[in-house]
Amino acid sequence: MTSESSFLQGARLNPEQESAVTSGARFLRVLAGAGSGKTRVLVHRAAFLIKECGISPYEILAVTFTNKAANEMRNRIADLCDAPVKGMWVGTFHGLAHRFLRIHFRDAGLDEPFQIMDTDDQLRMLKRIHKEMQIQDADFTPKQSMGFINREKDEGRYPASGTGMDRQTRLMQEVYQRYQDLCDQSSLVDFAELLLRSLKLFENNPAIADFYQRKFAHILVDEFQDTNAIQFKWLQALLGHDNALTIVGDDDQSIYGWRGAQIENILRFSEKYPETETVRLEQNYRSTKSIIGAANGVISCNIDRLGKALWTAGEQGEPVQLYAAYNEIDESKFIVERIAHFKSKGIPYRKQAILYRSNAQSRVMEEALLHARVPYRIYGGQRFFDRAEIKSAMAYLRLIALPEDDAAFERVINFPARGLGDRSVQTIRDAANAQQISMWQAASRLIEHKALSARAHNSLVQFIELIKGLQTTGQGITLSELVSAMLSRTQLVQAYAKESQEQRQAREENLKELVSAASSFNSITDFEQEDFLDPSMRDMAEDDGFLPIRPKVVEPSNDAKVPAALAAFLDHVSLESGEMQASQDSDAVQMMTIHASKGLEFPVVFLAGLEEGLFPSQMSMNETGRIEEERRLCYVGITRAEQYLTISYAESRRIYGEERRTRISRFVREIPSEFLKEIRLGSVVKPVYHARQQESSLPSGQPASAPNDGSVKVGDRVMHRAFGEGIVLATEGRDARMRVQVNFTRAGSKWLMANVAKLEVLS
DNA sequence: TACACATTGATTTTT
DNA sequence: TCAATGTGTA
Repeated sequence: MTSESSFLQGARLNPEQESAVTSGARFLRVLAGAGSGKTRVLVHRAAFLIKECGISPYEILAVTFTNKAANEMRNRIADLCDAPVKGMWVGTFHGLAHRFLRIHFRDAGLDEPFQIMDTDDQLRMLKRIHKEMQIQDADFTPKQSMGFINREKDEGRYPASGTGMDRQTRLMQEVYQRYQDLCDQSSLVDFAELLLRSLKLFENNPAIADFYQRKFAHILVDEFQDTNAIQFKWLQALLGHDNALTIVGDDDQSIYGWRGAQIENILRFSEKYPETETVRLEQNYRSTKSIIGAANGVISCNIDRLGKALWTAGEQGEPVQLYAAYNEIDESKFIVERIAHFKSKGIPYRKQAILYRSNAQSRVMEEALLHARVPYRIYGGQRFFDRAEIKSAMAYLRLIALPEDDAAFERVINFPARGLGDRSVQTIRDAANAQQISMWQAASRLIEHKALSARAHNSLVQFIELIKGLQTTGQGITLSELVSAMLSRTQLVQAYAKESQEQRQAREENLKELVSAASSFNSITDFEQEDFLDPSMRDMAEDDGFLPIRPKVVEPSNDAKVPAALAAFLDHVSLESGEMQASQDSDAVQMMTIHASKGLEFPVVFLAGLEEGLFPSQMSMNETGRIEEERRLCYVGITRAEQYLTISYAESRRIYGEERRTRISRFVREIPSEFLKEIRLGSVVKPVYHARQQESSLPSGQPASAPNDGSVKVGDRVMHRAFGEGIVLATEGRDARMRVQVNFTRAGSKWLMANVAKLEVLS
């Protein structure tokens, strides 16, 4: 712990960072404000333990939420101390839980190979169960069942039968039970189950728990404010008598409460572990004083927080700009104009981000960007592995690896259509249910007994042969060859023949992308390989005997043979389905929800739609405590900005097809006025804006015709803030939908929305 | 199986 | 409003 050590001198940490990095406390809580160097501290602490305290890289367990964060941490630790990258215990909660389950599958009560089930499979299965149990949607929907089950699992509970529940809860428990039985039967494990099952593994096998408690001298957890009940329990299960736990997080950035995250985990950490040492990182290295001032102003309105005062040694910077748009279209146009302005000042598009509360807001923005020919990229839309064609392809691969996978079976038995409609599928399903076997087995038996119509029989035989054939071919070829073979034999591409050219092309490209993903997939991530890099794991296998892994040598090469590589690939895909997007480094404006922006930073940020009911969202205004989470979300949004922050709201917004008057978000009012500056475009006065603002204090109801609409008529000489002077050629529609055609002296003839263009009549 | 029509539901989504 | 589902009919 000497500050003279060369390691620390090279690191250039501030005093708080350094005390966090070198702390000897067994329980360390680092409260790291936005942009305060949180990851840096975590990585340096790991490196410090390895280089200065003689801890082996294999004795550290580092846990994150996203694969991105895990990879970054892994690489940075390895960089800092020449530790091996592979085999280190750095990963996501789910990824690490999965690793435990693969190693100890037998003690966890699982068959090898088990398969990870995604949300889609989960919902499909529940729909089936609902039908089977004849549950009406009026009672509760499959989606609600899914929510219930996942919530229960996140709290660490398996299905319970019993007294003291109302009728509906009891029924949901029955659904849960049936669901769990089906999963167990077909060796399927959902996301929540990964954690729950590995927790049970530790609880039921003290020797295994004890081994890991001794093995992991230090447990490091990132983004601790986002942990839920089971994740905390899981960490506690790994905590023995003397291993240490470091948690890093920011209670002010807890924005996943609705997903079960318990902010109490970080707030009450020191009550749970009284020896806890708490270090606050309050110096921000990202933003200007104005932005930090605005952020502090907002977050200080929250009661339930540990309290931090973020500060920066940086420049004052521009005040936060506020724009009151007439409606959402005006808002989007304004933002696009500002983007062009920053671009002309030398800030490339890719360094500018538009953040919003809900995805629905992106559409209007997109239109405006498209119109102005500004390139953009939307994050967090549909993920690569969530696309229909990829899902189908994956289902085929899953069937090849594990024909018992009913979810996969159902997904592709009649896709591409091969004449096995609902009736045939139902027959197979019934047979499977009746005999408690998988649909694959049921199908084989139905064929044996010739229990189907001749046509269905033939189709089914063909389908089974198709899968079997691929299984056989798969033995001798590489993974990517298998994927190619699967695609050509299943005719997946052709199945989309009647879609539009564009659609078809996109799907085909995605499928090609899948092939290349398969070829670049390196099976060295194979767990058997990885775990045997770790000497203590090797010892465990030899000495203790309860470890059922075989030190099988897997060639670390790209063309490892199927099926080992296929199994690893399937796991990889279900756990790391994240960033696999095409066009990356083109210069495009970044668009995403505020949630998706957490952890990122941009020189220029636009926060759009700061309106009551939208942000904070209506839904969060009823329940207590939810508003505070919205405020934290706002804090996250503000603190994404490095140099320029522009906030906007629309006074009128179309929501679900209805034009609604809105009020400015309370969060804007929470920004100290010294850091805020309201702006208007150009010199054109906006009479409409003022009239409307007066109106908005009245009970909303009659959307009286827009003052401007009636005043423009054919032949009028008008002025437009961007196009200049022109003559009205024609009008179309009325009131809010009125469109005007104007022949501008400079810009030529254009159609404009009357209420957006805000034309000033000159003559 | 395929298409037309009705119904529903609509924050956020690390794995 | 509008997209994604579900239902009904040829």
